[in-house]
Amino acid sequence: MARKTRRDEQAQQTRAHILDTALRLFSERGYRGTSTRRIAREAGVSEGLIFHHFARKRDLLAGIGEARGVLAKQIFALLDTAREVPAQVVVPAIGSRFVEMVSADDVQSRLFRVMLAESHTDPELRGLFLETSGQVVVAIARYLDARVAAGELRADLPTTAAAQNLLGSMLWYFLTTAVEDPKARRAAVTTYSQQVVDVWLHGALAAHPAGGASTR
Amino acid sequence: MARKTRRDEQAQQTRAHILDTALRLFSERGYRGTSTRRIAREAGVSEGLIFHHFARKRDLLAGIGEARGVLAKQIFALLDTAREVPAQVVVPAIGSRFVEMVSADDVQSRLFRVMLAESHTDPELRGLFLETSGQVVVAIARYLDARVAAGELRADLPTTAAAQNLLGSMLWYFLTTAVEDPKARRAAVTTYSQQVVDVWLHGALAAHPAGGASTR
DNA sequence: GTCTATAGCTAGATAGAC
DNA sequence: GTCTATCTAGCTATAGAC
Repeated sequence: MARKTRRDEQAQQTRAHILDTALRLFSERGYRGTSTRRIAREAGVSEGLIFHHFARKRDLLAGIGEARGVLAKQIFALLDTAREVPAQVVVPAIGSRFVEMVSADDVQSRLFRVMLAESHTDPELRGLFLETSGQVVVAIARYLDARVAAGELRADLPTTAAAQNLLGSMLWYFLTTAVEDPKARRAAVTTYSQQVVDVWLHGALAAHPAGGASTR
Repeated sequence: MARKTRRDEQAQQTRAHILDTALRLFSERGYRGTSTRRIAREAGVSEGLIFHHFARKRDLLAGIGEARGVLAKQIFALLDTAREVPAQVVVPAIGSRFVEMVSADDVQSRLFRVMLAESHTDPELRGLFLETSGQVVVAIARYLDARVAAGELRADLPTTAAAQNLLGSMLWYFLTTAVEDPKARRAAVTTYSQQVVDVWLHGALAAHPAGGASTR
């Protein structure tokens, strides 16, 4: 087994390279719109090699599934270390973290794109998508619960809906913003994120004649 | 020309029926995942007839695009007649209207699904999607401006971001909720919509020691 | 582990009879 | 206007040499 190491390493690299290429093409042209022929050409390998590593085209998607949850894990990490930090600080951070990740030209953002696009027609991917997004919602809601308990957020805040509201806003931005140069994007993202969080934190109503905006 | 009428009518019906079938299949299996062969079979016509009415498969998408904007128009209508009505009434109505439309098993919801799924890989559809959603955002933001002027909403509300926040929340619900029986859905939709709007209107913060939640 | 060659099939699209 | 029959190209997947 010791003697196989070098060749195995090379093979592993090739396998990963095929997977990267496939993910990139899937995110650009969709799963069905990407032929194994094209993946082979752009990865610089033969088509036969792809089917050596992945018995069926579908397995290229499964390889993608393995990498999922990285997005979710980053948010989990952010929230776990921040349970004592005010929402006024953490919530904007979630916003920028999400948009950064999702607007970058990297594996995570491509993964997210593919899952969003293909989960409409692929039950398995849809399951992964729902599971992951559900976990993120729960994680954020639990953090909000902690901030309610700490007295920062109002006691009758519907925390799950509040979390969904935040994520939906970020999703909207992701879907309706073109992928342009990262520098110009950063400014726009920051403004948007701040404004959304502003609405989220303070609400839209003018000061009530009787009672604060937080009492219904 | 008078004598052709009956035959033309029939042809027009057939054409529409093909288009309906195509839209349904596209929404279920995606554009690339739907063969013209299958459309023909499910529509009960021959494949040749499809290509008689639509020279290329792509034209089926174009025909679908003609029907777009119905969703947007409903929101426009709702907003135009409601400029004097408080946001506390109109905003929940937008929410339920949107989710109703989008969760129904009809042309509009299927159209929305297809545009959402295919706009990732189809530049033309993406253009239509961005244009329509942009118009909806503007319409809502203009309504919010009117409510700010009326003194109901706070003067420093970032109205565009506030509109995007609302739509994003609805989109999130649409994406992460399965298409089940309409009756059970109605209750869930109502709750969700109310809670999201509650956060949107009143914000998340507890009452400030100094000043209401609406003054920053 | 990687390539070349190719099988077997299904896709979108066309031709011509009725 | 509609159908049947068919073309050609492209797809996924396999076989066998190296």
